[in-house]
Amino acid sequence: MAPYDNTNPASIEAYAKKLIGKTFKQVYEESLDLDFAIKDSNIDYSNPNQKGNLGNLLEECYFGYKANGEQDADFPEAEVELKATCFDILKNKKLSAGERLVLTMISFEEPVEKDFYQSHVWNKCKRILLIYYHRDKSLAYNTLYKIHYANIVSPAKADLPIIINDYNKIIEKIESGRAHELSESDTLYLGACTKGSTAAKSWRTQYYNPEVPARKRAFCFKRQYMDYILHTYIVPDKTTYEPLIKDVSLLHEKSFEQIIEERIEQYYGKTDKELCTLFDREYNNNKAQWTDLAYRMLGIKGNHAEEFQKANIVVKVIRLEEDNSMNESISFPAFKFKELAEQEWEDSDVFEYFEETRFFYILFKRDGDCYRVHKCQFWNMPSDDLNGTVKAGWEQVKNTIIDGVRFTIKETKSGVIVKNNLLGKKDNRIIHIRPHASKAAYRLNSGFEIGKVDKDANELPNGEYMTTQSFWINNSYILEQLGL
DNA sequence: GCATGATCATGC
DNA sequence: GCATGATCATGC
Repeated sequence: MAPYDNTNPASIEAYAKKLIGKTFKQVYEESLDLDFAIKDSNIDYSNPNQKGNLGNLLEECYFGYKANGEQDADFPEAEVELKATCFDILKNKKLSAGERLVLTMISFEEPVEKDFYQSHVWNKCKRILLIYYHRDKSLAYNTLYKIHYANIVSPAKADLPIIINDYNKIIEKIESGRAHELSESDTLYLGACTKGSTAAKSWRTQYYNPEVPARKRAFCFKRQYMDYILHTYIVPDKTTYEPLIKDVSLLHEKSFEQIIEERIEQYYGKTDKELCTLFDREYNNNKAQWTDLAYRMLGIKGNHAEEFQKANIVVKVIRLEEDNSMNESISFPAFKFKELAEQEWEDSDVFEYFEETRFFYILFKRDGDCYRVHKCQFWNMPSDDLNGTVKAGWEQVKNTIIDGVRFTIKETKSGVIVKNNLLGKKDNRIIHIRPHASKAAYRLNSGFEIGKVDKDANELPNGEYMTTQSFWINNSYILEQLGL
C-alpha cells in the first residue's frame, strides 16, 4: 500500500509535497525499491526523454496506481485529479505557465452532457492536484526536470459562472453540428484546444453532423488562465490583475461579454475630449490615449484587466474616419524568416495566435476634430477564414521565402526603396506582409547592402538579410468583420 | 486614393 | 535595448 490515504485530499496533497525538489529520474529510480509502485507498466520510464509521460510516471511510480485514460478522476473517492504541468522562467526571471492544462477529451461521437456539474470536465477540474515542474530547456533530458510545487487547487467561485458559460458555448456548437468550427478563442477560460496532429487519425465523426468530420479536441484551461493560477495560488507574487467585474452575482444574470459591452455602450456618442474631462485626464494626441480611455470606460486605471488576461483577450482600439473607413491595417509581432520556413501551419505562430486569441474591439469615429465612442465588439477569427484564406496566404509566404525572395531596388528622391514579392494586400483577403523594424536593412547576394542587418534585419534561408517583417490584418477585412 | 515600404513611440 | 503597437510618406 502506498503511504497515503487515497480517500482524503489532504493526505494526497501532503504525500505529493514530498515530491518537491526531486527530478522525475529520481522518482523513477526510487520507485524500483517500492513494493506498491507499478512494475508491469507498458511505458518504459527508464527512457530519459519521456514526452507526454511525466504525469504517468508520477501516477505509477510514485502514487502506485495504473495510469488510464478514463474520464473519472484519478483518485475517485477523494475526487482529486492529478495533473503534472510545467512552468518556464522568462528572461526577466518571472515564472510563466508553460502550457494549457488539458482536462479531458471532447467526445464528438455521442450526445453532449448539458449539465456542467454532471460532465467529465467538472469531474476533472473540481479538485486538481497540480504538480508543477520547471521546464528547463537547457537540460538534456525531460526526466531531469525538477518538481517545485504540489498543490490542490479548485476553480475560484468567481470564475465558475464564466467557465460554465464557456462549457455551454462549446457544447452548443457541437450540438448544432459545428464541432469542426470550434476554436480555442471562442471562449474565455475553458477552451476547446486541438489534440493530436492534423493527420486523418485525428479527425472524428460528429454525432450531430455525420457528414462533416471534426478535428479532435479536448477541454482545457487556457495557458493564460494557468498563468493566473500560478501567480495567485501557487507562487503568489506582485503580478497585477485588476478585476473588471467586482460583483460576481452580476454573472448570474448576464454573460461576461454582455456586461462588458454594456459598460462601453453607456459612453456611445461621447467625444474623446468629454471622456478626458470625465476621467480627469489630460487631452493630448498621444496615441495611447484612446486605449487608456477604453480601460477607463471599463472601470479600471491600468491596462491589466484580470478577466482579459486570464482569457487571453486583446483590446484593440480603432479610430474610424467619418465615412467609416479605417486608415491603417493592424500589425502583429515580427517573425524570423528561417523559423517560418521550417514551421508547419498547425504549429506556426500565426495559426496559434489566431486560434488562441480573442479580441475586444472598441471603435471611435471621427467627428470634426475629435472622435466619438461608436461601437464595441468581441471577436475571434472564424475557423473557416483561419484554416482557409489565412493558411493559404501563410503557405504562400513560406514558399516565397524558401524559393528566395526577389528584390527590386529603386532610387527615389527620398532615398533607396527595396521592393519585394512577399504577400501583398491584394494577394489575400485577410493578411499581408509589411516591414517591422526601426530602419530598413538589407544585405543581398548581389552585393547591395544598407542599414544595420544584425539589428533591423534577419536572415533568409539563402543567406541574404532582409528588413524584419510581420503579418498585418487587412483593414478591409477588419471592417468587414465588424459589419461596417 | 491606395498599397507598400519605412519609421516612430512607448513601456518594460 | 528590444518588443510591440501605431503611424507616416511616397510613388503608382
